[in-house]
Amino acid sequence: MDVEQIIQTKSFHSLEQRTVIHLLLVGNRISEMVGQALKPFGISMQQFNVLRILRGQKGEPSNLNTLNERMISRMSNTTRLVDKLLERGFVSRTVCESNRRKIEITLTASGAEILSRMDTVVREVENDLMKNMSGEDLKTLNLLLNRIN
Amino acid sequence: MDVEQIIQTKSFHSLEQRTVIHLLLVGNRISEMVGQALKPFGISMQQFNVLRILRGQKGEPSNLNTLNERMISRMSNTTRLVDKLLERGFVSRTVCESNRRKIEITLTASGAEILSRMDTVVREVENDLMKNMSGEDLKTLNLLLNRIN
DNA sequence: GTACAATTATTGTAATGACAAATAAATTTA
DNA sequence: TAAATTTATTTGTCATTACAATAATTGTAC
Repeated sequence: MDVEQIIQTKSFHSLEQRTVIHLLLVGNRISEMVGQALKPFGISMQQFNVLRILRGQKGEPSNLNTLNERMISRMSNTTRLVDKLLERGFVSRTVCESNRRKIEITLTASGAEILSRMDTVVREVENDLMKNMSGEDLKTLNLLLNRIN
Repeated sequence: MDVEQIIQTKSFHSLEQRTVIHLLLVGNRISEMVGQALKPFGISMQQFNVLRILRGQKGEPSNLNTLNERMISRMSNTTRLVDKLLERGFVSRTVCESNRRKIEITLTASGAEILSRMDTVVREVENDLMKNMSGEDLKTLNLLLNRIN
């Protein structure tokens, strides 16, 4: 692997430091792979993420705040990110009746459709990235990741 | 933890998918923490990274290509990133004698100085992030990360 | 040596992200 | 109930990143 080589060229102060850098490199690697897979769709990873969150709502709308929390990204950008999805008709946006400060975002049929096509390719990437890991490995990895503050 | 909550609100298609998203969230979390720690120095994480790579060279210069490979970032940005470091006097830049296409970048004394001050705060962040992990946990985590393609 | 390809770095431009300030609606409080 | 505070979103601005095109140098084939 790419990351493995890079990690070997570095000298680390501690195992903690090595781990932190390793995690960052792996994160970058995943972003790169998934990003590439999404490119033919003209959708960024964050946009894809938002569409997936909306699908998870099963028809219920999300407001921007909720999207933002789940994305770990900045509100300011969430507005504009959703603008892009809106332009392409993948989501709809309405002012909340009961609280007009809130904006409700819902996945459209067209959004669901492109999302399901993207899912196929992204799953391939996910499986490919993890193809050397057993189910047990994956469970252990998730448990360990849970312990990070 | 932040990430733990987010991960719980999501429904996953597979353990592979869960792991990929978990890794991305953890990567973001780390970036955020380290980024915050570096903010008082007015240095971005990538800039910090480059300075660290240069220090690893022990006085030997690196060309942009090498920096680029170790950072997993785009060449175009490496040029401009180094420009910023140059402006602030943290690195020097000379054309390679033997191959004038190459640009050699070296850490200056001033760069080494700010780097050592940043190291202190970044190490604190690293240790804090990993404080619930035993040495054994960290080793296991690194081994598992090595298995990702 | 000249033509052509490959390597290394830079530049232009558009998209994305970070951060702070501004707006607008709702809620609390005095 | 007017004023202050909080909540939810938007906007402006600047830094960073991505992508494509270009320039300069070197290597190679003829």
